[in-house]
Amino acid sequence: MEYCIDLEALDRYRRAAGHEAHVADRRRPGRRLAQHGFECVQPARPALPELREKIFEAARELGYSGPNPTARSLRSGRAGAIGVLFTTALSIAFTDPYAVQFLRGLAEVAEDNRTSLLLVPLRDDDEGALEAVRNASVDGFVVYCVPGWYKAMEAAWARGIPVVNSDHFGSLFVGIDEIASTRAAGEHLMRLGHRRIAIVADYIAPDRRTGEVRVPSVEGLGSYVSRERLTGYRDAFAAAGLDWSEVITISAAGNSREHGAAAAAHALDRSPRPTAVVATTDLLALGVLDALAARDLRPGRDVSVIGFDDIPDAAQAHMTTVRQPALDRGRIAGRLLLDPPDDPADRRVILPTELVVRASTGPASAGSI
Amino acid sequence: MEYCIDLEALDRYRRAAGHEAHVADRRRPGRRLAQHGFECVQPARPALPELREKIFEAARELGYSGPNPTARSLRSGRAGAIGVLFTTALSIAFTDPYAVQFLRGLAEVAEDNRTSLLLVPLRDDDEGALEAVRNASVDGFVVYCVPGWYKAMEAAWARGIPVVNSDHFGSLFVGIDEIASTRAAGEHLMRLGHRRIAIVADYIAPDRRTGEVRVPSVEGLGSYVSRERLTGYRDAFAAAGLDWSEVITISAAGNSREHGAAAAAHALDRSPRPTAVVATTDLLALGVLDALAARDLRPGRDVSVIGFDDIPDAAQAHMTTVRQPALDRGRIAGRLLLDPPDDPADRRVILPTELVVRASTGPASAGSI
DNA sequence: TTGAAAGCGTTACCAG
DNA sequence: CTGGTAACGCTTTCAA
Repeated sequence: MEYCIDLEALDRYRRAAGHEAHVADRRRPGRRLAQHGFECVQPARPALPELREKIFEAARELGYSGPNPTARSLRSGRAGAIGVLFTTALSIAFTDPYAVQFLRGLAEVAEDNRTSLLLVPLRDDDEGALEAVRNASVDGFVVYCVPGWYKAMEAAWARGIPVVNSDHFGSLFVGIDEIASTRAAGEHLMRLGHRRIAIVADYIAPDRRTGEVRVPSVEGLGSYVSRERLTGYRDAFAAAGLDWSEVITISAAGNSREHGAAAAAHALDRSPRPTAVVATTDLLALGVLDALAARDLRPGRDVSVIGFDDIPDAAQAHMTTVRQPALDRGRIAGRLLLDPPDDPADRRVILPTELVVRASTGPASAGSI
Repeated sequence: MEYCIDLEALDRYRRAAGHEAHVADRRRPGRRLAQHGFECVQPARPALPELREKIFEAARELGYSGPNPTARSLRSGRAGAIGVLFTTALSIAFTDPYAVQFLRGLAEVAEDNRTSLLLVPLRDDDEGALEAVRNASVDGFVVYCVPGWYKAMEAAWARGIPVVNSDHFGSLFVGIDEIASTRAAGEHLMRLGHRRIAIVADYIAPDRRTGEVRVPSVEGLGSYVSRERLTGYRDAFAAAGLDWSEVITISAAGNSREHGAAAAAHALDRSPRPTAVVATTDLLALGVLDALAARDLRPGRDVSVIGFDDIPDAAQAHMTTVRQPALDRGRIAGRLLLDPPDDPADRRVILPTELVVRASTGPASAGSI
């Protein structure tokens, strides 16, 4: 069992204790002096191993447990933590491999900068969440998929500390060209001749229900991710002469495989059945594949499916999707937060994406009804 | 867009600003006074809506962004955060459904007590990790599967704040009777007539490698979980006359499905093949099932498999396992930490477990070589 | 090189 | 009931 002594901190303490011993007489006479009284300790400089041990022992016995992190933070103005804001329940947030990758990149950069991550779940956008945001001892926030209308976002801005977003709110931003990404996916569908198309997305119904929902104005959607990704598809379809009103939009109650499958049912059980069902995330799209399997429909032949993210399971399921660099997104979010660039142009980072075509998409004519 | 004003905080600020206006003359003449100067603000008590708005406006314009959480923490002695110590990389930690459930329970209790979670990953047990532990502004630590020999654990104890463990270090403890749990599983195997048995566990080889390893003294293992669970199996086997030296122990490089499969290979490719392969976690055991599938071996007929935890995938795989209440474990860890009981007896909570027998275990004679 | 003191921004306490 | 002051424990600066 090897003890590790922070001599520097002990030295600081020795000086502080000495100081207090001196000022104690006019503040709380005697108390501190009796409690600590570090005068007997030798200067730490010659640092023989036995002396280290001795100092360590003394410090422990006197009840000193190292420099107080809170006081250090207050004085130095550095909290040493990044707040991570997210809406979904913890169990769901960490079910999404994309989210985990993002967090991993963020944690990596945080660790390199001697910074921890403070989880701030915004289950409901209520007073408790606002309080959590206001009370978080952090140097900044990284916002992970929180719609801009949340009052908690307002509270985060009000803190006057850096906030890194993945949507267009705020001055620090790391993301991708969502519209161009899904436009490429939409063009892929158009080239394959699809015309009856359903889109599964979350946060497009105000009440988070599962089911078909009319989205007359894509621009009006409050969720940045759903809005942009639907816009890309809409533009690609429009360029090929397919009007948005002909596209079936289905709300998923949340970003999970199960919700994706439930939402897909509303598309697949229609007649005529859509020849393609696309989703705004891979997790939802994997649910669509589950729904296909439950109906003995073949992906890419009977129904084409496209996801978004390119999580490992997507490759395993031979699913066509848009690949985005999740790890890098997390890393860059961390760097932007810890060291915000002066040039406004550098404060918004757009990362490249790539359409990965696999077996889940095929010509519309193949197995359609 | 509705603003939410924390009148109480603003009132505190008004008083603080007023205070500073008074003391400014002897500290930094004029500066603070000019910067804030809150004298014009009416008392907040009559609180007409317009007045709220006015105060809010004034505060924003003066650059006041709400009470400083760090200062509040220093003064109140409450950090408002629980540190979560874990060894594995973030991506792996959140791959384990058991870990996620545990965290969810913890987060639930934390949220109810207006407390956040600070993630403190201990990737290596190096100086950086020690620094992270020492610098964490937290009211206590919850230790999630960190072996007791870690220097970071030493640093956590030295902090002098509550530390909740799932092993026997420390005064606050929430866990299960690990030995009795696996003893029940071992007795189940004995009843089924198994005699050639392999055990897959992590943290049983000092170098974290995958492969067979001799464990002459189970008591000497540093990892609490592996030590206890192996002890339970050993005792059950011994009671049935099966000596520990005849049992094959295989080290897995980490707690993941892939590592479990890799470790299982070292058991399944032996001749004679073991009739049962048990693992210390469900994740490892699922890997064992993967390894069986890769060799066209039938679980419960050719080879019996037992896991531990009873995560959802275990039920789906019809796997025999020991069920433990992950969510409750997290909840109780949170409660113990935030409100440590005075009675030492109440500071150690043992939760019940249950052997869940499914199709992955069967008589040894059935399909053995 | 060593030591004293100011102040970070809050809350709690104690006079008036 | 209001308002002024001390103190939380550290770091930094300034003086000896």
